[in-house]
Amino acid sequence: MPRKPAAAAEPRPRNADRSQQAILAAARDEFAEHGLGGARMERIAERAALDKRLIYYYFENKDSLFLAVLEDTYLNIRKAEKQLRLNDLPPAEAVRKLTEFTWNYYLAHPEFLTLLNSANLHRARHLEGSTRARELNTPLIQTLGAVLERGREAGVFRGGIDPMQLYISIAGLCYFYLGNNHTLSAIFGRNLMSPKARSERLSHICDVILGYVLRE
Amino acid sequence: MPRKPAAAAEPRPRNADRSQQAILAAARDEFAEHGLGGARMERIAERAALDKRLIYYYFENKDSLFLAVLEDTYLNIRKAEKQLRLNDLPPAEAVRKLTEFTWNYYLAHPEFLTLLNSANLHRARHLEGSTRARELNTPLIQTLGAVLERGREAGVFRGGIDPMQLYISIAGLCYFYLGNNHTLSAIFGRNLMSPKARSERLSHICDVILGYVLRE
DNA sequence: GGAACAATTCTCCATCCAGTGAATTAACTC
DNA sequence: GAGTTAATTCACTGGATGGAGAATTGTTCC
Repeated sequence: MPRKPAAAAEPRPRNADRSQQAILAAARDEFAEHGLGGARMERIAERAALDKRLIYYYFENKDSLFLAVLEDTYLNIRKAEKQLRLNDLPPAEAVRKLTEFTWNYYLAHPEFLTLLNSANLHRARHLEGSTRARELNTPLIQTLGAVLERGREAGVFRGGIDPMQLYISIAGLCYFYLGNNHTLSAIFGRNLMSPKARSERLSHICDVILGYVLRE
Repeated sequence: MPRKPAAAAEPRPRNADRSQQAILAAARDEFAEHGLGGARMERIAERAALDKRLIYYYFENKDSLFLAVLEDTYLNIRKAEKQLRLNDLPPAEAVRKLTEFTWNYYLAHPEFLTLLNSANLHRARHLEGSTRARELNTPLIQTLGAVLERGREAGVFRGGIDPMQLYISIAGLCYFYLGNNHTLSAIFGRNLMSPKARSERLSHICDVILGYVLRE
């Protein structure tokens, strides 16, 4: 005779934090897969294995939930970037490391790319009120700026490089290839995601970026 | 007394071609503005000033309509690219011209960027059946390949450059900045679309690309 | 001027979907 | 262990939304 009352639906213990995190993760996946317009609140509930009503209990509505997902997404990538400790590396190695990190991060987190797209489709209106997004991102540019300055002083980097421009270029070179790989593969009739193709692309990107920053 | 029978709703003459084009243009705008999931068939009809039923008459359903829009979009950009006549220019000028063209085209046709995003969100499934998309795009890579070859022979370009990689890099450097400008502006707290910012970006991109292809 | 066909409009629907009111139950407090 | 609060579930709705049947009207061809 089982001591547990009934074989049916053992209720999980209540846990607000756990539920909120589950919703956030489920929403991230759903938004990444279908975009803001194509995402369905009901599917998010299913993914989280929670009642739909809970989403509205913790997050006001679809838009607020989307903003929460965006902020969480930025938080994660910047947290990872911080661990690179670029300031402890020689300048050229720091730039290469940031480039490789960006590539690998996008590769491991394709949801980052589609979420960024969705946010921009809606003209980043979700981020307008969020000072948090800006605060999260300035440290990165400052760190990169310091790296460039060190490189210039050491005579290995050219001068006058805007760290923001450089970062946007690094991100763009990775992002376009990885984020549009389906279209590009179809258009050019090549599989761009094979291991060989990916490693060729990464080395091309490093050539372009380092070729630019290094003094000739 | 007006000779025209009634002041009300003078019906436009029937014209299948005109209607199809109107639908296509309206759909392009709607998809670009709201994505595939967020687009509304009724709004497309309104934009085209035609009855919604006509959309289903000429295009089977939402997905087919989206494919038609995509193909039309590629057709347009490749048509414009052809007019560059890159083969008639010295190699370095040709690369610069292609870069500037790409930048200006994205700037003038923001819908191109969001449509590309939408297509990729759906893993380019709309393009899978379309051999047309591939046919449209190979000539460009061939032309660029010829330019690179000419440059190498003349001793001004480095060797071993994959024209597809280069094209993806040119497009990526433009695309990321322009397509994500809302997010980037919010994140970095700068207006990236001011005339000054835009011209700085273009010249940065040209520096990066030409710095890469030119032999040192 | 009328048949035949193509283009257009009108009307409708079954389903989906974001969001809500209210009841219920677990956890915590004293 | 009663009472309070917070977490969860259930049942529901009003308005949209993709799509289609069938009628209507303009155009073309003889």
